Amino acid sequence: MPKQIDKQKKKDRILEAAIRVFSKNGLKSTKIADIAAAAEIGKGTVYEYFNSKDEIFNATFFYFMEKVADILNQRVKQLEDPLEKLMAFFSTWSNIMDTEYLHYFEIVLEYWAEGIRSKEDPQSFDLAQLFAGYRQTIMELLQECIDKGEIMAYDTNITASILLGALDGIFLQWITDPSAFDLKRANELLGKIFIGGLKKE
Amino acid sequence: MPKQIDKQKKKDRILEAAIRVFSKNGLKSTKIADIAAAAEIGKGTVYEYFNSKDEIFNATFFYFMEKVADILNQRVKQLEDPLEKLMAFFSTWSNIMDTEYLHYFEIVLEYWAEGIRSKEDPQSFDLAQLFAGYRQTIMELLQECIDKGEIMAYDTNITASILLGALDGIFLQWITDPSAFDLKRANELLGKIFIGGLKKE
Amino acid sequence: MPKQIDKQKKKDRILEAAIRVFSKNGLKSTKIADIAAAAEIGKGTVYEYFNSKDEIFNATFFYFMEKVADILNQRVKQLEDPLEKLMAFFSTWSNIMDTEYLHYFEIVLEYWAEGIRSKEDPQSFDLAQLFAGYRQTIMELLQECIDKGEIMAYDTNITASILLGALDGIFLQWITDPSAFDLKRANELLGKIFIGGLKKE
Amino acid sequence: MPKQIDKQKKKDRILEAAIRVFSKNGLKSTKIADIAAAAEIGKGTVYEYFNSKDEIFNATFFYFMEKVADILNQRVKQLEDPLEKLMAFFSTWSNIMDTEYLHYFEIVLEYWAEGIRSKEDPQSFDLAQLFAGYRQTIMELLQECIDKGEIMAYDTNITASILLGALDGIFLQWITDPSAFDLKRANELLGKIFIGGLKKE
DNA sequence: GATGAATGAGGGTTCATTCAT
DNA sequence: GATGAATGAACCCTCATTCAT
Repeated sequence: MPKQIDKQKKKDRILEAAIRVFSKNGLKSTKIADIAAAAEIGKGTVYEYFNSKDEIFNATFFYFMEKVADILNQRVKQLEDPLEKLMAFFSTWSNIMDTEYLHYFEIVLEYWAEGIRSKEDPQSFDLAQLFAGYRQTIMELLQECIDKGEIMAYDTNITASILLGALDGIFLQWITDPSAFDLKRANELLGKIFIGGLKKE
Repeated sequence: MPKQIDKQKKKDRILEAAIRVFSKNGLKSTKIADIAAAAEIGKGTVYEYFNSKDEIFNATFFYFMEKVADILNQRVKQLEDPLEKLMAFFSTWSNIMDTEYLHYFEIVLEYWAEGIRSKEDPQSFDLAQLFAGYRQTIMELLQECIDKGEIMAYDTNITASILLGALDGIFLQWITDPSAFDLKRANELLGKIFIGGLKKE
Repeated sequence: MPKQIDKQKKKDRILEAAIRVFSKNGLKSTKIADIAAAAEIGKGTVYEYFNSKDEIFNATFFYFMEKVADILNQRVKQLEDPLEKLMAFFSTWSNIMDTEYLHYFEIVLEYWAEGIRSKEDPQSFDLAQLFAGYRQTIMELLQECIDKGEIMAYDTNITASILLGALDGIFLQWITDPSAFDLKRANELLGKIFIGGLKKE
Repeated sequence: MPKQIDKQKKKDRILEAAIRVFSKNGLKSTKIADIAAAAEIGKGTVYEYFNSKDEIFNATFFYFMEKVADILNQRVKQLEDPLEKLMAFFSTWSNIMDTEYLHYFEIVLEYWAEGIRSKEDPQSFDLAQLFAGYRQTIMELLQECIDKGEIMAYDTNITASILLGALDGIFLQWITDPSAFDLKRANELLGKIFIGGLKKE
């Protein structure tokens, strides 16, 4: 009777340790030994659960994005009105920042940079598809609003791109210097101005 | 001082080569040998002009940003009306994409990622300050518009953050998949909706 | 002592699995995990029966050589005439190739190489002694033939060395490319030419 | 003006060091650091001349075989009579053993073992082709002897295989225990018996 | 006894940096 | 000043071996 281990749980534990270390030191400077130490396991054990450093890096991305998607879905599903949903999408974004995950976001740029470089690599996460998914969600909400006659009928794909881009861009800017402006207020104002600009007069 | 000028020229040549190689392969995968080869000089010669790989990376950032700032200033200075200037700021951004520098932008994220990580490192470029500079420019334009009574008097710092963030975010999103949407149209619509939302009714 | 017998059976099972895997992948590339998998037991169980990978490798050698010796002895013992015995020694060698053991022979070189390197290591198999044994057997047969006046009285040690060497060498050459020549015919012709050369005119 | 280096000479120097170390410790136990130390250069320098440990191992094989072929050709070319050439082929083999290269032969088995395993690997040396070349040379000599009516017209391919196999096999046997028999005398007797067996009565 | 999860020493390889020419 | 050969620190990954269950 060998030791019984919840492989998935341990994998997640390693991933959480990896996210922590990647956030702090970046992809390049992070050593497998660091991740192992953070997960309080031996260096070799990491390789029982992952095949390479790159695989770990990619896995942290998915692990992290899933957490974010869960939070977003949970909030948005509770609402009925598409415009409210849209607004919730904005506000939840900044709410996530208040959680324990805040400092994990410091690796997002690294994902992004890596993702752009390895567009063709099927092994790596597909940033294009990730954005496309978010755009799709936003587009559908926009279309509902348009159908209800609540906002102007601009090209929903472009409009969604702008909204998503703004959310990301503001956040990234804020991360470089959290004291520069208040993120929550920025996102609220973004909603106000943007929805204001979209609304029919 | 002709020697001095020659030195600077060669330094720039190395930087341009470095930007090219960094854009293509990323910071981690770029070897000093690659930069030397791209600059058509010997590997050792690189070290006559720079002290380390990191120093080169930082230098490319400043070199690149200066080019961008030059183009932006040139366009904006030609205009008088603050609202027009604001719009020009938007459109020029996408115009830069049409230049030869387009594919250089693929390292911007690498700068960003590196910059976030090394906030305290005085050696590296100060992203926070860079954004602060842009925000300042935009804030001043916004204030002028407000003073003229053309737009609503929202907090100019927050508003500038949103504008700058949107520009960056839309661009970064577009870079992951240029076929997803038309960047120029997105920036134009951003201006339309945003300025529309800012304008007094 | 039924336990004892079971232990031996399991040990043999591991050895047969090990021979199979060593033959296929070589000493270096063979992992303990591979042997365990081939023997359909757990990795740790291997260590219940052997102390180290090297011990397994050495044991396979003896296990294998015993099988070969059994076959050789069985054949040779049935005959009376020393010259016939000598010929049988030749032909049996190639007959073994027709058995299931054929592809196991691909590790013989590995044994050989390892054996040469670890001449002094008392732990490892003693190739010198193995050859000496075979030489002794052949020498005795040769001496009988000489005594009977059937062949010339050359130095029996040297002659035995030549015969044994020829058998091995032809086989090894054949193993590198079984399509190069017919092993059975080569061994038959070896007997014909060699015995022909030994016979008194 | 950079350092001027005879790359080929240095490559050969590394190869000679590698042969020395491989001979002593075998493929597996030899560390790149050992080769570097034996060549009196830094570990990294080895990689300026070779891409991997395997490449070095393969290269030593070719380097070594070329040396052997040179010596063989030199001797055989001086003679006219095919039967004498054949005999020279035998004796030269053992003469090579008297040279400084003797102990290098201890890796030959390793080559052999590796070569059998990697039959399909186009990167590695083709043992089958090596043997085929030697067989071809011997076959031609045999055919000349047959044409001259000096020996019996046995299948020359098989006969050549036997001769080559015998040479190799005797040598390998001897290497495991040089005190077991006198290699030179064995080879001479091989010639005597074998040619005796081939000769027409 | 059987197992396989955990381990860490060990070694191949990379590449920024140095320095003799 | 320019060069590129030389270097070795650093790090990823492998896998024989251990040991708790």
